[in-house]
Amino acid sequence: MYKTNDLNHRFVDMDASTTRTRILHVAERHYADRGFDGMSMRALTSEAGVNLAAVNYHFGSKKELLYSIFRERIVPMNAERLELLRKAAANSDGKPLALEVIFDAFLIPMARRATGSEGPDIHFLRMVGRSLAEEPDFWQRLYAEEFKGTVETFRQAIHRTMPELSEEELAVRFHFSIGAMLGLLVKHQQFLKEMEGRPGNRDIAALFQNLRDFLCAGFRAGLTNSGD
Amino acid sequence: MYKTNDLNHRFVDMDASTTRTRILHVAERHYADRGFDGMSMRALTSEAGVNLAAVNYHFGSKKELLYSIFRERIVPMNAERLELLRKAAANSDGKPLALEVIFDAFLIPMARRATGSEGPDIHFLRMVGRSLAEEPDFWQRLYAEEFKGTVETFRQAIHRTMPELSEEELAVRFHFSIGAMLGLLVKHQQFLKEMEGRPGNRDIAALFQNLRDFLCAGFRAGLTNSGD
DNA sequence: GTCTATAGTCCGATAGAC
DNA sequence: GTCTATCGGACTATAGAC
Repeated sequence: MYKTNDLNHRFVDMDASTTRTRILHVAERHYADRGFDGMSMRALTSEAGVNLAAVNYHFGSKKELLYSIFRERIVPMNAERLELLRKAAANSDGKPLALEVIFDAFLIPMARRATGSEGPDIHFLRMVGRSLAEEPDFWQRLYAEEFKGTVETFRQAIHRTMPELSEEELAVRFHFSIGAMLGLLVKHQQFLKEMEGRPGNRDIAALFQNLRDFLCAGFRAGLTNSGD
Repeated sequence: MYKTNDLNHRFVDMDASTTRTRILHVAERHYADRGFDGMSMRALTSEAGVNLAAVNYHFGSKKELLYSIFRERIVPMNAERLELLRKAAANSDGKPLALEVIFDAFLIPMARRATGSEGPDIHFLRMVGRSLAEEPDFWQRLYAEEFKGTVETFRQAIHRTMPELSEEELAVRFHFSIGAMLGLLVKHQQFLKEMEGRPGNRDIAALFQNLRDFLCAGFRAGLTNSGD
């Protein structure tokens, strides 16, 4: 068994002391800081305190290492999103959900992962943000595998809430929303630092609430008496 | 005279046949496609039909080449933005500008550069989008040099239009807007291709108008009777 | 100002001992 | 499963002829 990045290995060795997990955690930060071409397996393994050859032993290649990181982070986050949406729908008596509730279901699992300055999740959001600017081939395989279903479910939920919004308008506005989210993902640490100590200072949870309100208003642009 | 990337060389040799300009134009696309670490001076010079050593002769280094590209594109774009804002203010009898007018002044110079599938500007927008995810050191020097004044002028214009929005709220919403813009910058070609031939198909100018309306609505979130 | 040739460094991947 | 040692190739940058 040479390559071990198969499905059976998801979440089976999250003990932070294993070689495999040490690599995953350091790689996350290195990718967020430098991107795929900018990160070096030598620097990574050196900092993680593991041997250079361990990456190829455990993951097969640099690229497969990155795929593994994304899968192991994205799958539970999207599961959480769908579960929040499902619960909200279960409590709505079959009525369309308020736009705010839909966006909260999408944003809260993301915000939760950006809260607190410790923990391995802290670099994941910058990673996702960075990945959208990288080589389309690299990202699009991951997108097709892990994101498409979730995005489509949310798209349908919004459509039920705002049926007067054409399919194309909805797609465009969803696109803008993704951009605004990613801007926050990539820059949230830097942004919070800039606001630190200033009178209107706010934490990451407040920022995500601001984002939710901003996006909901954007979705309702040009429409009257709609969206709740 | 070894390094030639000084101010005197801005816009003096835009003749597409010179070695210096051929390098600039190809580098733009390569950076947009692969990022700083992913692009190679060998591949670039080979495709541009110039010698490998020409990059260091004309620009000094790979990094200085990138700085030159940004400066030579960003400076006229931001000048155009400020000019549009200035003209609008001159026609407003001293009254605050409508939010839509302010955003148009910011977005139209960008949209104009994304219109048409030919021309050297076509890759610039993807470049700007990509740069925000790159090494902060690299980007922040450029941001401080070339963007800060423009952003501050627009921030003040928005403040005059929406004085009830706190400084911090304005900063946060401006931040979200930048993210949404960049999302469109990075993905606009791919996005237009996806919508091609579908009933609600639209061109890049329409997309930027959609973006303007989306952002204006987002800025007005939670406020009543405001923003014009 | 353009070229060839190459210095010097770093890279991802792997063979093979243990 | 972890290690050393190294292969083969890519990179940026530059020296020096023309």
